[in-house]
Amino acid sequence: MDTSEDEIEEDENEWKTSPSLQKTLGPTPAHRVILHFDLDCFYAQVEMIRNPALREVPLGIQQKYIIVTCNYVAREQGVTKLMSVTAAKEKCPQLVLVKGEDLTHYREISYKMTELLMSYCPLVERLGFDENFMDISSMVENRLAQTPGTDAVSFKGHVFNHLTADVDCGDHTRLALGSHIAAELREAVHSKLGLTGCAGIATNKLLAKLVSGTFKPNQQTTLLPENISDIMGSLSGLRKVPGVGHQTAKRLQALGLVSVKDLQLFPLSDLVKEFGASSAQRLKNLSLGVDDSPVTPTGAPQSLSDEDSFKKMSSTKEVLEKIQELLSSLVERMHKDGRQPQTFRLTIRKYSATNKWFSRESRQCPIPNHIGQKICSGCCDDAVVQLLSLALKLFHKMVESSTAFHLTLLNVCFSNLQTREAATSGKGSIAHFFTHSTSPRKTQSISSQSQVVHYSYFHFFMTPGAALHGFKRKQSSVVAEEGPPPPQKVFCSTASSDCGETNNKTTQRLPPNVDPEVFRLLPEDIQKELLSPVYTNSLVNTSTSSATEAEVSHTRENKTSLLFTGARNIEDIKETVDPCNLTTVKHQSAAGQSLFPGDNVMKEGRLSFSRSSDCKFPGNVDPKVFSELPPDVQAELMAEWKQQKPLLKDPSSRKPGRSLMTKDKKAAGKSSQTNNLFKYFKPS
DNA sequence: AAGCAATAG
DNA sequence: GGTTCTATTGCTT
Repeated sequence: MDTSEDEIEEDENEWKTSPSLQKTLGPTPAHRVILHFDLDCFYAQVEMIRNPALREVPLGIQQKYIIVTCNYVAREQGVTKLMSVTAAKEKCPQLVLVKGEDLTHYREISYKMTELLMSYCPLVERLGFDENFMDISSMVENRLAQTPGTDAVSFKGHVFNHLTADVDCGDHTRLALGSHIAAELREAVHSKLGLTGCAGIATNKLLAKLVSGTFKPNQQTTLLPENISDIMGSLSGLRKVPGVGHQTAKRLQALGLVSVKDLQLFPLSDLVKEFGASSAQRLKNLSLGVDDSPVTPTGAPQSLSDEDSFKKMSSTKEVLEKIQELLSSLVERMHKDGRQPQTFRLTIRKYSATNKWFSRESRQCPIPNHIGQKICSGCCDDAVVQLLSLALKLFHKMVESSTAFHLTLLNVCFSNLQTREAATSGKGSIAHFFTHSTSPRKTQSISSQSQVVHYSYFHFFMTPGAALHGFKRKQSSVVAEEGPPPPQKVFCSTASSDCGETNNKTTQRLPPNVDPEVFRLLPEDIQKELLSPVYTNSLVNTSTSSATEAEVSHTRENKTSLLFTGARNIEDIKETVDPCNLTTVKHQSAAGQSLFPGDNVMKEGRLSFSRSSDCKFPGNVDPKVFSELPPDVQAELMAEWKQQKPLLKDPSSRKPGRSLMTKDKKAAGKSSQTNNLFKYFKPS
């Protein structure tokens, strides 16, 4: 293994400790150094860690009837990715199979990997579960500034096409330093997570990705600028260019283009006719090894989904049971994440003779707040039941259940994930937030260093320490954290008979939002739960007041007042306190109002926090500028960052004269998100 | 905002 | 090119 003996720990936080630099760089050419990490047969590695005995044997990871990946022992015997199980068994009768449909462990370890990389440098972008890009330009600059002489720095690992023991024509110091960093990071990943993988070091993402695969497994390769055309030319076809998928390849082929060289030489103007200006230029650039796209920190996922495929499903009952199964695990995942999903999507795949297999169809809808809150607060079974009802409606938009149907896949998805400001111990910290007001979303490489940088301040309700140590943050708060079991549960189990219900007629007992069709098909225990008074009284449009409801509200009063002492404002209360009963929440809001007549101050404090939603980081931020910030600020920014989605900035929205309050309200609906990435790590 | 296509691992 | 189980981005309406 070609890793360095250096202890990377010594360089830990290197990206934070910026020397005096950069401002002096002026219009220097882009000195980006980009790493691409690619773990070796990731799923198989995870299974071999869980069961070391598997290292010795040919191992395949099976999903349905497909081997999705396999270890190198199996590869030596001819097993390949995406081979059918039968074919794989023929090739390799001793092949050991592990089921891999449940991605939970892979996902967790995948995020640990990303998190580990982020602890060295914040600019980490995930690509699938097993690959990460890093922009290590800042780290390299730091080392450069600390490097004594102008002596040539040697490379760690391979150098692509470095056939000649070349003279140093050109300055490769940065890439050489990059190769050292890559070696150290690979060693860190190996020692801390037990994972091996490849790294590619180059001047952009495209090249880093391409070069990382040139020596496998568990090796690294650096690409020098003078070898760019070599590596592009070495690709066996256009399809090998990242960004050129099947469809694009077909369209290119229709133009007579099959090799990378063909595309390099093809007139841009002709390409524009087929693809439009922007795609054409992008494709052309890719063929030349040009890629200005920034490493955009990925952060926490923007959607969570669960799906299952099968040979045939043709009854509504089966469909509902499957959806329920999928929802159960999805809701649980969502609950652990802590954010509240705002939209729900159901997708199906219909079998049809004409369109033999593919084609997915989906329908989505907003998630009513009370359901979202149940997810967050842990009333997961309740949430599942109500989501099931939503799902059935969506299903009927796609399938006429009166006529025959044949489904081969179901998928449920939560998106538009919103954080709630967890007023954890009331310790808000302030993140210094800055954006380039002038920067569109162009390149970060050539970007003129003279751009004006605006700094603004945001309240940030997160304890950086907790986040940085990988603790799972409970966004839903005080009640969930230190209270007794969720009230809904309590009531479900205790108040199973009547609590002074007025509408207890057996035919009328179903809660308003539960579709009778759904109900009929539900498991018995769920049905029973649904029939408990809490449900029949508390679901959505309850205009009727009931004893149960009053009781619920009442028992919550004490907690409510406790909460007020720690909560920042009414909105927080609404969100953190009781999730299970809408009317209860209303009570509390009202109470809050009276308790905090002067909560405008509070609101303003929170306002600035929510404003973070229109600050995007990655594209706009010069890593060098970033590296000059104080470490603690950087840490908070990173955390915030991870949650941000690029929003186009409306310059007028920055006008000082504008009401912060209205903005807050807008932004609050949007995506003021706090860090969740760390949730994917088990508390250590 | 909804739905889909394309791309990716 | 699809098979699996995800996830993201961008186009179109």
